[in-house]
Amino acid sequence: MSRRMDIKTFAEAVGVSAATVSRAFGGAGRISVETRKRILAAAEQMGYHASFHARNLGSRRGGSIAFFYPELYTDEPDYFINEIVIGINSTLKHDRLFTVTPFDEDDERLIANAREQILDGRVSAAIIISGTVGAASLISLAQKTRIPYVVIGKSTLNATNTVDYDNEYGATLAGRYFRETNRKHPAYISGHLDRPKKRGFAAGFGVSESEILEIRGGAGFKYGYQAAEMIYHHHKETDCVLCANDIIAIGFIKRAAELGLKIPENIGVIGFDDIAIAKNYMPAISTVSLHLRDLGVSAGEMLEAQFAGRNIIQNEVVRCDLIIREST
Amino acid sequence: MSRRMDIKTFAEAVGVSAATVSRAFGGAGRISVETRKRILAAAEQMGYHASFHARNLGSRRGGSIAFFYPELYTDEPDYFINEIVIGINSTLKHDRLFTVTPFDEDDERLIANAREQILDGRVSAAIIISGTVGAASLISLAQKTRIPYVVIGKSTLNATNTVDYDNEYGATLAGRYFRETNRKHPAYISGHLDRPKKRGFAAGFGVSESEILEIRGGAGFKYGYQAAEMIYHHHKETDCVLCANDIIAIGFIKRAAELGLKIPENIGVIGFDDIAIAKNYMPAISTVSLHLRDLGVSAGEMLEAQFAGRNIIQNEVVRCDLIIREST
DNA sequence: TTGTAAGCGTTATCAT
DNA sequence: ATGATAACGCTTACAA
Repeated sequence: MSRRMDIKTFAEAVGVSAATVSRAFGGAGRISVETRKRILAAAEQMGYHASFHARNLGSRRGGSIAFFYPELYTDEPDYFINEIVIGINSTLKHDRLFTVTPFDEDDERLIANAREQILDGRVSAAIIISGTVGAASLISLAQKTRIPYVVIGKSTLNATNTVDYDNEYGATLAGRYFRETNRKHPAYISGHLDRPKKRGFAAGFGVSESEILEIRGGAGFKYGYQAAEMIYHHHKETDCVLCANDIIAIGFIKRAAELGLKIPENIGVIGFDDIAIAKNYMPAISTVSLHLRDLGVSAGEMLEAQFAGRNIIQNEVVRCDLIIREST
Repeated sequence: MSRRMDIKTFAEAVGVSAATVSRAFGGAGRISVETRKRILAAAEQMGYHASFHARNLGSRRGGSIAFFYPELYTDEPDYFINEIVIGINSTLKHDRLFTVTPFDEDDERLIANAREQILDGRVSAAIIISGTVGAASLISLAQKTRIPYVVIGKSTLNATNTVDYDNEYGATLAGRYFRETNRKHPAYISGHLDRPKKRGFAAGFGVSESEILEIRGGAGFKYGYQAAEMIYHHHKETDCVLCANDIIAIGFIKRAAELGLKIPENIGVIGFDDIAIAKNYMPAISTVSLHLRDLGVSAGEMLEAQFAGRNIIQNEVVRCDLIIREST
């Protein structure tokens, strides 16, 4: 196998022209059922495979679908993203190549690389997680180059084709629940980019934002640990906590338990996202479900709709629910 | 932006030939520092980007690095794979496109799609998780097409460039530990493709394989649940369990606790893989660490070595350790 | 229905 | 160091 067989020599071997071979593969051009069958069989038998790059270059389209997401955790799996990917994957037609590319806010090269993928024609459609500067840059690039795209989350760039989730409302549910179950001293452990959660939490609890104890965290178990220690040592009165995501909640619960705090008796905790582990944790974690997979599914469908020409300019908001389990 | 600018019109605008422009980008050809700088600046300013497909076609190389893995969980994140991906990603040079593609053993189309990616030249190097028929097919394809590749796991195809992990030894450690801590009635909850684990477990415990109660499971929390119920109802004497992966262990512990079994007092449980959640679970899960990230790192390095021409034909075995935490 | 020939946008070869 | 020009392997009018 010194060199790949090209269409010409293959066509010759079969006894047809290159054009006919091309037609046999592309569903388009008119060709007799019989010749097509003959060519396909011969290709199978002789091991002919059209070159991906040549095919794309010749047809001046093609290219894969990319999922761009901000790399928040550099050193840990991103469970949030994973759930969304599952949803997207289950929707997209499997004959399309699907790539997932992180863009790091702090790494110029990564974001440049993501942009380049669109600019050089390798990516012909995109799903983009919004909320960062990098994302904004990619969205406006997608608009400029006129490729089909859908944004997950809010977009300031008056993007069409948006699948959004309502963090603030979800947090309101959490706040309300804590108030109704007679908790008195709320705390909020923040992650990245989620001011709306705090706002909703305060509203639901019926207080102003400034009355909520906020502990700044970030993505990762360890921030939950730190928050638990902070509360144990300096904010004993705290009796309920909303965590910006389930991973933080797990870290919090774990450390709190080690310190002798009882969950949910002493402190009720609610997480965010409802990743797979949440309901399998001990205690099972109460959480605001963003229905991440549905989010992925919607995004995928919205993209397919654009491919199909039905370029309906719509924005969708996936509902979110409070799921009460054992940690509250 | 009706159409992308091509190299010819760009070259004209800058006042050089297309060939010179090409040289300015490719690090190769000899070109004066000055012209290169001028061209690069102009490209930046005019927004010229070479077409990915044309570039690859012209240079008769290119293509991305693919990570092929068997899709075991169709409906859940695969934590095992995620950890490996993190390792690979941290190693690979970021200017190479890295795609991750599942091939499903039960879905002809998915595996055909994976093969096609290699055959049509889109993928020019691969990292393949071994252990399934699909994997074997991909490995032999990689060999036939002579692309650089590395296999993670054991390969029957006398593959070179293998990064292996020693499941059997890890399980031996687990068996031995249970014996030394005076457990008497071992059970093994299997996942996929891991007969060696059972063998090692029996050896470590000092009994024959047939003396180990085996409960057939699979990937996913629910198999852990089912196993716990099975043991609770039909195998009361069981006092220690090795689970084929951490997810199963979590499911097992969760359900066992619900049934009133105390972990580790009544039953000691050891998981496999040491995924991120293992040490953050309550109780923290004792597990056989496969050092998944190191595995990914090694695989990435081995591939880079092949690119660099140092095609050292070597096989590596990443050590594995038993990590004792709270579930034993 | 099939063949001929002109692109597609690069890189590589060979001059200069 | 730079410019012409021929590949690269396919698709797609345009003819037949």
